[in-house]
Amino acid sequence: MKPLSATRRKTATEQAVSLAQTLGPASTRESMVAGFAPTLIAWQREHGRHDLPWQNTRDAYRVWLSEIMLQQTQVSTVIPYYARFLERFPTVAALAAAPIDDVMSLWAGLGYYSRARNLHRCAQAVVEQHGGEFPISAERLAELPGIGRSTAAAIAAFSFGVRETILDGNVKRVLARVFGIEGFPGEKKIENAMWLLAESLLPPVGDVGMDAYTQGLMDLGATLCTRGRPDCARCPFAAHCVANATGRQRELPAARPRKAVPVRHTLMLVMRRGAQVWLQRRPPSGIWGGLWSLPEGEDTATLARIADRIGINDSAVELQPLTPISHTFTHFRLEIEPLLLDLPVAAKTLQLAEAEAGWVALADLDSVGLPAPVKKLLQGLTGTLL
DNA sequence: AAGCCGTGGGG
DNA sequence: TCCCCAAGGCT
Repeated sequence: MKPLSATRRKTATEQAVSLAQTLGPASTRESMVAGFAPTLIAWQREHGRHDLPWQNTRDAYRVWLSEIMLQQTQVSTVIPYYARFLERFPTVAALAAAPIDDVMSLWAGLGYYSRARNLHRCAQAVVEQHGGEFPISAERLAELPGIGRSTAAAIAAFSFGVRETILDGNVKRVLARVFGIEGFPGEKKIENAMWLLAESLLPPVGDVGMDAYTQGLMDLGATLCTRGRPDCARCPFAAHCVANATGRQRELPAARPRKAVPVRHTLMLVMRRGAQVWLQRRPPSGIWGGLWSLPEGEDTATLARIADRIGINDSAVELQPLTPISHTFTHFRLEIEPLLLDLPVAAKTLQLAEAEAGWVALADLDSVGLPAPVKKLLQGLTGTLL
């Protein structure tokens, strides 16, 4: 048995003290909690955003689609993708019936590709398990693939007026500043405290303003309480905000702890035959999961073996170095060295038999889902061809 | 719990 | 140029 001091649970008092320290000054909380929702709702109706493409509808399909796309992605980036998806898949049934490759190609460039696979799986679950209608409660919504607690609350609030709180990056930033919450919000303990606080701030049961309230949380963080230069002069909570009162807008919320970004290297084989290039599908999980990309290897000998397997037996062929590409991910940097292998148009190679690899016309690159840097690389290739 | 998972824009 | 991270979820 471990020493008691190392494993004993905190007493109720210690927990209360800990929570209070996490949540900041009690005086601010007490004076703020009751007035928070009505103030926010009034501000949103007067100064919030009302004309985003996914607003002014209670169609849960549209709300859901936008919320998934907006996960860790800014509004301006999402807008064109949202329009293309809605045009191609007007209903959840249309999306559910589509081939996954169509979904992936439309998602290409948006990032976090597991979202696209979960989007497709979720659409199929809604059709097959819920009769084509999204469930109304946040709890049921959160059981679907790709929908977590915050996204479920957003969908439920916007589509059905359900009283559940979101907790996204905007809300975390607002709460950290207004209530003076210390610590990195990505840390479980801090996040749990923020969920409790966010729940305590909800409008009263029966309030009809859940859509304006939820949108207000997002709008406040996105338009006023921004990361860089918060516009406190226009903020409805300025008079009660801990960060504003203490000039600590830059310090709250606490930044993510630093960690070194590892660097990985790879060679990419750009095998060109006339106006076609050889592509292969990546594994369903991991970086660029489910997208199409170029064959990779650690050295030229590996790439030569790959080319040989596809059908090139002339050892005299030259791999021509192209301009290296540096691509930064969330948790590492990838140094790409592209090597061009130009084949005669008449060269015999494997047929486009399998669905996992084959020749693709440079003119058709938009029809397959390509990683952003690969697409850029191949578009440059198209340029040199003209 | 902490690491994995993209891309683009702002400072 | 480099750092930070955005309407997070999954494992």
